[in-house]
Amino acid sequence: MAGPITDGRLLRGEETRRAVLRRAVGIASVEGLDALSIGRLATDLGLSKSGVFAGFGSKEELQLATVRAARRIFADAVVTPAADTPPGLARARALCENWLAYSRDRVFPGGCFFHEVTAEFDARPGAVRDALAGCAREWHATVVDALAEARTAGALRPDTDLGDLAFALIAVLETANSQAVLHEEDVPYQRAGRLLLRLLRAEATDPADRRLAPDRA
Amino acid sequence: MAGPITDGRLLRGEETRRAVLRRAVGIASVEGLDALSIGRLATDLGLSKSGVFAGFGSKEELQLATVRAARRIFADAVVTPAADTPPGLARARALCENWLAYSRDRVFPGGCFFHEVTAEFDARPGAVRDALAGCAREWHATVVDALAEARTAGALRPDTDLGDLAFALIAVLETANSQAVLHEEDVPYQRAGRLLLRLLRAEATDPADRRLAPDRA
DNA sequence: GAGATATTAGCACGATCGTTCGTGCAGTTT
DNA sequence: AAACTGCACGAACGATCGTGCTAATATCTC
Repeated sequence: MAGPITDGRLLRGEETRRAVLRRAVGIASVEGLDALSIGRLATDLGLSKSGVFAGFGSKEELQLATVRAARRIFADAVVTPAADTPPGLARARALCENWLAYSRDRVFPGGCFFHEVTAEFDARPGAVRDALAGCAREWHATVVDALAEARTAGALRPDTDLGDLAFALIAVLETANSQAVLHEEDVPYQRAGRLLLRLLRAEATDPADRRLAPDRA
Repeated sequence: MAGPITDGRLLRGEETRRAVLRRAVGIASVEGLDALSIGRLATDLGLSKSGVFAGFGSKEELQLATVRAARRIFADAVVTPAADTPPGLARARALCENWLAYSRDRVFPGGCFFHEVTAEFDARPGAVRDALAGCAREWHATVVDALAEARTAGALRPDTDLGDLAFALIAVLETANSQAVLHEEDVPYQRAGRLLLRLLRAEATDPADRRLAPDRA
């Protein structure tokens, strides 16, 4: 039955772990998972080094927990809100818009957490790389699923290559984040907004589809 | 006058610096510029730590020299060979094809050096970030210039937004590299090849332009 | 040849890294 | 109240980090 934990000791342990991870995702989004040092986290949070260490057991486990925490934050900011939008083309567009806002609003201080960290680990075998690859596949599948619903509903051309289209959309999003962070300017987000619509319109059965109209406040 | 250096002492110094940088760009493309440690480079190359250090004067100068070395390797692999192709649309396509080959052939063992390292430093102010931002602008301008020549020659529609088009092309290239390295598969490169042609064709005055034909051996 | 100059080696420094260990304290269970 | 559980602390470990010194070793100038 052990639903919610009531043991005060475990509760406090989880609370400090959450505090550590809140800080960890911020640091990692700016400087990477390697720059996550246990001593630094301890100092920043007013804890002891061994206290932080004990909560995770190893550096790699801390890194993996940080990835999981970031995954949840990403899902809450981008994927979950899109569920309010009806399935299909409109939801696909909502995913893209949410993603741009997620990057632009710096949900993570260094821009997209996964852009930073995946580039860091993509060529290094190990558990961290595997976890990040899983997140990437998951996000890719989320976009493909939304596009598939749109195609089934007849909003996208039947011969649309969903994998290619999702790839293109993600490419535009990721590059907007990268350039915006690097050059500290807003232009990349504007380019991305235009290009996303073009990509979707090019595959839409009705290019004037209301579900592709730019947001007008 | 002082054209080529003849002083044997300086020559030997530059030679070891080159050896260090050759190793450094490889390490950095896989693990990042932070993972570049002076002691590790010394051990790998059979040199003394202070010997390596003396060649650069500081860790940051080593990082900057590594970026400059990578920039030259990139230019030699991607930009310079494209000069053999006539200016305009064909050259723009050559730049993209060369870039894909540069990533696919692992000119740097970790894939695109700049993808790895820019993600690492894009949110950290400093000389390294500035140098990387310069490289990014340079590459972006190279693509825009090629597209501008194509438009001037009438191969692209007059109302083409060159900045947006260059952004889209670069987005496709960068994402192909990222996904191919992360998942260790070839599919992203195939997607990229198709998408690059689609993007260019959509803006071309003659979509059947010979200069946009896929390479057929 | 001698003397100047530039590269490399050897050694030591303070700092920080991840990790281990023993201890004390807060909360739970009996 | 006693016994037990789990978190956090402080101290210490070996290793490695970047960075200074000094001395030895090449190479050039004269």
